Amino acid sequence: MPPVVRMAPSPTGFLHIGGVHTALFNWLFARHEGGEFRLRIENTDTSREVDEATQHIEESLRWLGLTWDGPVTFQLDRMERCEQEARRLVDEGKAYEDEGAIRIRMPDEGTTGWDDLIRGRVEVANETIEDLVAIRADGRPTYNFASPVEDWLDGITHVLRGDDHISNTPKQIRILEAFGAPVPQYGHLANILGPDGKKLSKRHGAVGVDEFRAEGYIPEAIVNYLALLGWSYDDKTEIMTVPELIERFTLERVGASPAVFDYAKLEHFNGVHLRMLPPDEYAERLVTYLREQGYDWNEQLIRAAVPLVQEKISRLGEFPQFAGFLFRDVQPDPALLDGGAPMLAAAREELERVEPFTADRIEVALRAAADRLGLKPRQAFQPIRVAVTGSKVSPGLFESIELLGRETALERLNAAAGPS
RNA sequence: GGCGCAUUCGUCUAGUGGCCUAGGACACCGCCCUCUCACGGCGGCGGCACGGGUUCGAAUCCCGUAUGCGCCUCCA
Repeated sequence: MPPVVRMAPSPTGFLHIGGVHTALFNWLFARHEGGEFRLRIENTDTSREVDEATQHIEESLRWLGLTWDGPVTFQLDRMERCEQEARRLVDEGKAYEDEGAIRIRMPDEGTTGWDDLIRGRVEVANETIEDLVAIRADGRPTYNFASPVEDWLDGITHVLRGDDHISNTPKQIRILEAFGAPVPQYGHLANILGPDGKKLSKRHGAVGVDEFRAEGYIPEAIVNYLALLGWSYDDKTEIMTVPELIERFTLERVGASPAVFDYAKLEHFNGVHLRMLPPDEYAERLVTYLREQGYDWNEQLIRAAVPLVQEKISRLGEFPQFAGFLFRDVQPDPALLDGGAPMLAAAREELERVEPFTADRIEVALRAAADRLGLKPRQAFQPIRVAVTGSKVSPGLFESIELLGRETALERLNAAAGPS
């Protein structure tokens, strides 16, 4: 029987990277097993802007490629059903009214346990579990009641969630048993921590999917990196495509200890996946990204710049800084041009007559000029780079000059040499 | 405080009693490549939390201690 799993976020706002991690493990499991991955919004707290947040969450999941099966369901829509079920338990003597609320009776002796998919056997003494409120005095179900009711209604077979839910599990198992409903298998994933060992949060830096997107991370890299937090394929393989992850993901290889989120490693993965993209696909992503970020730069030029940057940057967000000189004027720091005047003059002469104006011809011409001046390439090209790109760091010089065009390149060389 | 979970290089991890003089990756350092940056290549630094057992043999099994985290809400 194919498994049915779910992601059940509460619509408080943006999608947290920790939530993505949990969602991803559910999704990979479902896809690997040929099962279903459901999206359920736990919106019992009606006071917040549920609609907007829900759309936001859906949008983030879609962007990441974590597609869900069937319609999105809402806890709110099941309030009545929850109350009905609670009443039924009252009638059966398994629950009772208490100051307007309904409480479920929990056994006082013995233990409640389950074989955790990730941690093995977990047992909890029943005396430590108190009768829990199922329906609040105002009629709304509590999370610990609504959640198992919905798991039951949705036919959830495997519950993979954060380990902060471990102490909820015995309660939920008892509720399901009271209904006579099937009890799903539970697996508790370790949380993702910040560098200080505390649960990853805002103060550690970016945590929202939006933020990673805005910085120019791509879904493939985020998914690949996150998959490796608490799961591994073997002792060597790290870089994997989504299809490979789906094929290889198994619960047996999921670990139980918490992992610290390492931004540096994510960035490395992002660079690798960016370099793996076919150039035209890279161009699509880059153009889309720059549009999202509000740049109105010429699309043809952006596409033409792809070969110059794909090997060089590890986040799309580096593009404006790295290749912005192609789209806007530059203001070189005069100090960086110091001593470069002879080479600048020589470069100007060469670039005036190079034909055709292509990177390889430009390179030949400039190297010859450097040679005549007795300059090493390193010394010769740096002032030109600064004059033309405005920076000490840039894409390949000759390719950059070609893209810039003869006219602009000469203007910049003139401007750099001019005043002095 | 009670209950629960966790514990291999700075970080992510491989490892399920001998294959481990503990492997890989990121980060860091050095060298090479090189028009800068990056990529790539080579090398280096660096770890089984501690203490008891069990065993011919333990990173691997058991017990204890320590540390960290989580829950103990009519929050989710």
